[in-house]
Amino acid sequence: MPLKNVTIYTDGACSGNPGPGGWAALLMYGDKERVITGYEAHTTNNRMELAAVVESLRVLKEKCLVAVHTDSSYVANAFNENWIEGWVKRGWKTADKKPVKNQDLWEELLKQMDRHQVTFVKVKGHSTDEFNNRVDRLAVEAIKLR
Amino acid sequence: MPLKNVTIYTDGACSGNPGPGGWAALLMYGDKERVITGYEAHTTNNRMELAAVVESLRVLKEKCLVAVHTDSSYVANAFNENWIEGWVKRGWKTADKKPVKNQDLWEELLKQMDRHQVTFVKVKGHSTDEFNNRVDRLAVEAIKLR
RNA sequence: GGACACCAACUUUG
DNA sequence: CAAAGTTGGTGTCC
Repeated sequence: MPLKNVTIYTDGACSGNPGPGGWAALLMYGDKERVITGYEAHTTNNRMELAAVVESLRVLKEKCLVAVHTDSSYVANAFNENWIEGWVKRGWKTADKKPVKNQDLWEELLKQMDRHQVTFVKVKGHSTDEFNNRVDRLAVEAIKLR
Repeated sequence: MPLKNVTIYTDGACSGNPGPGGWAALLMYGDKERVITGYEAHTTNNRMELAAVVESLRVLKEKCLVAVHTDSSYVANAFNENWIEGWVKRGWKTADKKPVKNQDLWEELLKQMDRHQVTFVKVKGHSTDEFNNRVDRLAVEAIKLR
């Protein structure tokens, strides 16, 4: 039996950066849609972008074939440009030997990616992408609701 | 003999942005008032805000002590937040290294400010400020007259 | 030096 | 309701 094919759009927002932040993920499988969101009182834009991906993968109960769509090159390049390989090889140090930020989230993300077969798709922000615009609004909402 | 103390209110309008634009300036010296206005067929809101200031200073024949009132933080911050110092230092590049827009008008403004002693006062737009409301109406009129 | 986000502020409009 | 004209900053990496 083939893996379920899941499409995910994620986005993070952060009012002030750093400041109160929110994230949102839209999960699509067949004609089913599911939305999850989250909030944090003091965080950064990049942590929220990351958290959206981590939490969306954590939600999937069985192993899936996942296409994660994000407008964050911070997140997408980590895998598509293989940044993360270098980080792990150097013991979570950047190219200029400084500690990689948000290591906790990156490690949790790696754990989730072990459970699934994940591809990252970089999309342009604030553009004509309907789904990206939706999660963008949802992420901003997630802050305002508090 | 002390410098003449001139109070100036400026405003710009732009129908469409970009689009046809107008600007107006109200110059006050003692109990004398003078109004100048201008029109451009294709311009931006910020160019009109800038042009209003440039032209109002150009009108003054002798060196004056001038208080320019504008509702544009684009204009006011350039001097009150010292943006312009950074631009000149960086060779007319913005903080993220992109070319400063409207360099022609900024340079002409600097030239005029050399001739006078100018202070910028930021006022709130579309508010209770009688003089700001007047130049606002005059700037919009300057477009409609064409 | 490059890239992508996340914001902050003020206007100008539609 | 949404978008353009403009600037300043931080979060992160190569």
